[in-house]
Amino acid sequence: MTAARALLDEEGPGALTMRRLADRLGIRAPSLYKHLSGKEALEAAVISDGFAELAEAFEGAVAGAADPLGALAAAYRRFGLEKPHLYRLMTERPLRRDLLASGVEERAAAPLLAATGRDEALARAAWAFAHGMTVLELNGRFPESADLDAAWRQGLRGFRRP
Amino acid sequence: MTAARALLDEEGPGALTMRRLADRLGIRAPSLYKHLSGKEALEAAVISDGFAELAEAFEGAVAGAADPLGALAAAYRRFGLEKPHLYRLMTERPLRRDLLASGVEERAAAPLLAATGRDEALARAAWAFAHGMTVLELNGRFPESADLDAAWRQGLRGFRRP
DNA sequence: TAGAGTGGCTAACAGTGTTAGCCACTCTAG
DNA sequence: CTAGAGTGGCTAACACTGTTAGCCACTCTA
Repeated sequence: MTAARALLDEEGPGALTMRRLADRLGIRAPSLYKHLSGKEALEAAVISDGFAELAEAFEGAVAGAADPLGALAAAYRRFGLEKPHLYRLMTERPLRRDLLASGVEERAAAPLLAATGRDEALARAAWAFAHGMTVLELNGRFPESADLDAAWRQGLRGFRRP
Repeated sequence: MTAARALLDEEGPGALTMRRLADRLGIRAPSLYKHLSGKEALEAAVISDGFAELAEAFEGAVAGAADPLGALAAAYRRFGLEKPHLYRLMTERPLRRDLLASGVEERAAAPLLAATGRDEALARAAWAFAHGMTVLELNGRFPESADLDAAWRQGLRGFRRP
C-alpha cells in the first residue's frame, strides 16, 4: 500500500481514489476489491502505517531527552507539518478501529502517557493542545504573523508542572 | 440558507448536497447556481452563520461570568457537541475567508482575546486546547471511560495563571 | 411595446465508490 | 495427468457527486 501513501503525500486526499490507485498499480479499479474490502479499508491501512511512523517519531524523540514533553510536542508538530495529508487522514474523522492494525494506536500513545507520569487527564489535555495547535496551523487558522512558537511554549508551560 | 443548515444538522455533511438542497427547496439542482456560485459558497454561507452563532454563545457566556475563560471553554465544548456537523464544517478545512461574511470570524474570536487580557499567545494556546478537546471528543478518540471533565480542568489550570 | 434581467428547466459531462459477472491462470487432490 | 478450486485480472454498469450549456417563460423598465 505504498502506492496509496505516495498518492496521498504527493497530491493530497483528493487524489487518493480507487481509480487513481489502480492506475498507479497498472490495474483497473474493480480489481482492487480482490485485495481490499473498500476505500475505508484502504484508508485504514494507510492510517495504520501512519500510526507506526508516529510511534517511531515519538520513541526517537523521548530517547534521552531532558524534557520529554517538549520533545514529544516538537515531534508531533513536525509530523503534522511534514505529512499534512497523512496527519489529516489520521485525525480528521472517527477512527475505524476495527480496520486498524492492532496495537498501533496504543503504541503511539504510550510515550506521551509515560512523559506525563501516567497522569491520564494530563496526557489527554496535552494531546488535545498539541493536536489543536497542529491542525489549526495546518488549516491556516492562525494569522500569518502569529508567533506560534510562543503559543506552543505558553501551552506547554501549563502541562509541565502538575 | 436555513434549508442547507437543516440538511446539515439533521443528516450530516454527506447529505449537504446540491441535489438534496434543491429537493428541499422544490427546485432542480442547476437552478441553485442562479443564487450561489457553487458548493463552496454554500458552505461558506453556512459557516458564516455558524460563526455568528458561536459569537453569540461566547458573548452570552462571558456576560457577568466570574471565570470568563472557564465559561468560554464550557460554551465552546457545548457548541461542538450540540452542533457537531456544523462545528466540523467550520473547523475541519482551511477557511475560505474570501467567501465568508465579513467580520464574523473576528467577532467570534473577540471574547477569548478579552478573557486572556489580550495575550495573543495565551489566547491561541487556549483556543487550540479547546478545539483539540472538542474535536477529539467528537471523533471518539478518547476512550469511552475517559474523564473528560478532568482533562478540561487540567488543561484550563495551565491557562488561567499567566 | 421592445429589451433586459431573473430564475426556472432538461440534458449532459466527468468524476466518485462499488457490484455483477465473466474469464484465464495456477495449484492441488485424486 | 487430469479435474476442480481458488486467485486475480477484466468490462459493463449503477447510483451518486458538482457543474456547465443552452433553452424558455416571466416580469420590470425604458
